[in-house]
Amino acid sequence: MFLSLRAEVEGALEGALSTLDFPTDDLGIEEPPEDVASVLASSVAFRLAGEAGTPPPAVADEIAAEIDADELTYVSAVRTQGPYLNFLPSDAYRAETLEAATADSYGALPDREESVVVEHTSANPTGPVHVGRARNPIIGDAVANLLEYAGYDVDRHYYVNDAGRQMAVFTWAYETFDEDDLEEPPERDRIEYDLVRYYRKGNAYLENAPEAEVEAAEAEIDAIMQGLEAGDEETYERVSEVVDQVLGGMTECLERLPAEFDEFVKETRFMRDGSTDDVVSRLKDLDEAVYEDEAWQLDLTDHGIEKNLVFLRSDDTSLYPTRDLAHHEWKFDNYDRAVTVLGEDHKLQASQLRTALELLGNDADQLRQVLYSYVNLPEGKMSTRRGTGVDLDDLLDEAIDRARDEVETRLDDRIRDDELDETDVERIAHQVGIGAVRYDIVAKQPTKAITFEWDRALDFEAQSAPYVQYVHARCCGILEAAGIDPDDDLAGQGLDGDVDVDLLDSAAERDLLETIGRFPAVVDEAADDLEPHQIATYTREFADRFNAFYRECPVLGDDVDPAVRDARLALVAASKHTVANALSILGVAAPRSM
RNA sequence: GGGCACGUAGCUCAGUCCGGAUUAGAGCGUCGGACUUCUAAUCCGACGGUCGUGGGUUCAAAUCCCAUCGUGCCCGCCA
Repeated sequence: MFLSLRAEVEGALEGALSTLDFPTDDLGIEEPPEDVASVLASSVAFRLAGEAGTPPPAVADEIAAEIDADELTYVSAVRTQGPYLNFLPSDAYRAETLEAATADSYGALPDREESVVVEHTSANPTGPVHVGRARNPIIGDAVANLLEYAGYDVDRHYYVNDAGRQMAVFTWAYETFDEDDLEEPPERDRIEYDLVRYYRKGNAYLENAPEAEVEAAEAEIDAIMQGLEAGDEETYERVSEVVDQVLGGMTECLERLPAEFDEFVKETRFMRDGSTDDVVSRLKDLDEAVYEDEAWQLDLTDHGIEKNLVFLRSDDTSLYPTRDLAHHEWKFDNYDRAVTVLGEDHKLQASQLRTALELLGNDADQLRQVLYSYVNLPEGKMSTRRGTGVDLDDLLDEAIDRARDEVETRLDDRIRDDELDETDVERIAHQVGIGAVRYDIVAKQPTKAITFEWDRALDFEAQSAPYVQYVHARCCGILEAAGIDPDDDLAGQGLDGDVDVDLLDSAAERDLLETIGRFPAVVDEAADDLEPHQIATYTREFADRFNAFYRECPVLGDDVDPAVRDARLALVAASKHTVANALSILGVAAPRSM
């Protein structure tokens, strides 16, 4: 409804301006501050004042007089306040908002018939997922959810780097060393914790072993690289044995978030199907191609990139960026748009990829790259190879443990008599613990650096998931008390918004309804910007509004008029859908009770 | 050294892309209040800010431009 209202306001304003012979290129439409009764406003009078030769407030009056609110559906009146034009919502706007929000899919935008592939995480299958990388699946999953809500047909991909030197080293180490050679037992009983020890052992060996032995090892590693490049089936099988096992373990870890994928796309796929070779030969034909130091490179200085992009080594093997070009052309063939979530340390590579794609004749506008900065420890970077860092599994375990403690202490000193059993406590501990971790990460602008600290990451107060989750639980509590099953379709249980919105006339009710009304527009804009943190900001504002309503407007009290009760119940249903769907975009669970 | 990002209350952050409502918003922390009433993981109040710094553009700058300082990331025939 908000989107329709905005369209209507734009139309009316544009009409009035052209009647008055004012330019219509900038309508100055904005959202007014909280204490103003309108839903939309315009500051256009400021800019027109010079041209009109009258002060801004007079121009505003002139424009307002030109708009006939009776002809508008969603606007009841246009009022000026100094230089500002305020558009007040009509009952029709409020009624339609309420009705729309009683659908459990509220906030989901119409199908755009456009496909988009969201690639995220894509961590090298070298070992356990650590917290330094955890921002990627959390942001990536939220971006994918957001685009789905915004009406795109979304596929989620994990690009598996199974052809790089790292995997050749890993494969060699896995085949060379035995359990006896390894010093530490696995930190956790899962396959990637077991196998990463070979990877670490191999890297340590390459750093410390006598020169002759290192050379012999390097020869074996090179042989693996060459085998992959040649598409040799046996080599591929050997590497796959390591890759598939480690990736399997990492996938289990990511499922805890939960972050799930439609497809794991292996790098070797683009070597085996010949598309990397094809890319190489097309790159060689470019004007930017140079052959320097026995390697083929792209000189991108004319495109604002100082560093050459090497796409073929002197030993004729391809590099990660070369294969990634083939990978992206494959994405462009299969999807309308592509979004990649990657760490800011890949920024240079990202711009090289984009430029090279253009040079190869692709439309790089199809690709958008979301960059986030890494999560570091107070003492420095996390590294799988060196074994420094906090494992995501440990963070999630700790989060759940702390949440469980929290539930139990609250259980002791709470006044209401709940019937929370063991299963509920465990469910809440998971929802709150994991929700808090996700929310903490997804609510911040990705470009901001984060230093990981346990207490900060696991703070359940602050502006955190539980605060918003609690609102959802409160909605469910009211619905349940009214004899409605919150887990079932609410509209089907009589809450279809067919009530008298006039009865929702307190400031708290109007504010809440208007906030609910903005949700689809927030989804729309956040999706355009690929910024899920906008949804998190919205959930907080929504929760504030709901709590004000909760405080001031009893729904089920004995002295509440039945018609008011019905209207407020519909508002609660609308609130429930809004907060549940917003949380679902963020990938945070919406607890029925807590 | 060069490129890019970030710098808003003691702390963690919205707002910056797209400049506007004479008092720049939250939360945490501190202090003081509210549970016989639909869940107090909530709410209300107080205290707290030269929006890194200096210039500029504009009727209007946290927001745009220039400079400068601080922090992070990148500058591999690694990924």
